[in-house]
Amino acid sequence: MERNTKQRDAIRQVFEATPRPLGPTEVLEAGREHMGSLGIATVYRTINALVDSGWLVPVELPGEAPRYERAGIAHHHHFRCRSCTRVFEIPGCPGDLRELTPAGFRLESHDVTLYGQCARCAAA
Amino acid sequence: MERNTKQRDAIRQVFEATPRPLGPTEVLEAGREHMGSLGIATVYRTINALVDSGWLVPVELPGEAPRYERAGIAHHHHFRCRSCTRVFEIPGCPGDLRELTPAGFRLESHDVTLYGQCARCAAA
DNA sequence: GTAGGTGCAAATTGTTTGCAAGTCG
DNA sequence: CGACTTGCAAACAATTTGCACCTAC
Repeated sequence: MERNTKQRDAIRQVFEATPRPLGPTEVLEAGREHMGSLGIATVYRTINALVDSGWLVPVELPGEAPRYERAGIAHHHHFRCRSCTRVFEIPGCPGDLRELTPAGFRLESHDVTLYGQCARCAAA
Repeated sequence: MERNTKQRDAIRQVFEATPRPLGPTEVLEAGREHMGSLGIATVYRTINALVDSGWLVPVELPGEAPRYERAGIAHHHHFRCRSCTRVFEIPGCPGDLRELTPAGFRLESHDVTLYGQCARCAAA
């Protein structure tokens, strides 16, 4: 990530303009609106570099392809609506998960994903 | 799943003998100890058939290929070792995750995944 | 000018499918 | 026997990498 190219500008713009996590293909399509020619390999390489540099963080949900969003959000988890498939961020965290850890195991981090109906789908 | 072949017996034996979720490659390697020749395509076909029949359930961890375990075990979660990449079952559950659920949302189920070092890798 | 970056295509990895040969019932 | 299964290899899909050309600095 030493040079500032128009491809990278376009990719960063896409993430700055979109309020939800994006997958590589979505970035490719949105990026091509900013600049005509953009290769999928460049998107993958740039995303990986932006993750390494800490500008992006991966958002991985069970059974789904990874998506990426801008870094800087506080520790949080996700709620996935089974009806509309949208994913929401939830601020809380169960916290004391050490008690679940088997003896001799060392706990480093955790993921929590809730499933159900979002407010809009539950009301409908 | 109409016939009872030795390949299928071997694959079922692997799941019955192993107390943690297994991926297709792990099943292939363990199955070859029960019977010499076993093809990866057969493993995939048999796993998919066993899932359809309800004998196996998929265990999907964020950002990873699916693993499978026998259906019918009690509610539990998973611990993934960052060193050896094996996944273990952990009996506990944080319990009242309703407090994390945003207002108006209806919580139906949840996944919890812990990450760290398993006992063997932590000791090494 | 030159090292880093891009884009294409080939290579990798993981999973599914077509088909001839093998096997269960 | 005859249909279901297997195993190989080819087909796919997603992602990474090799390499010649290009471009920011």
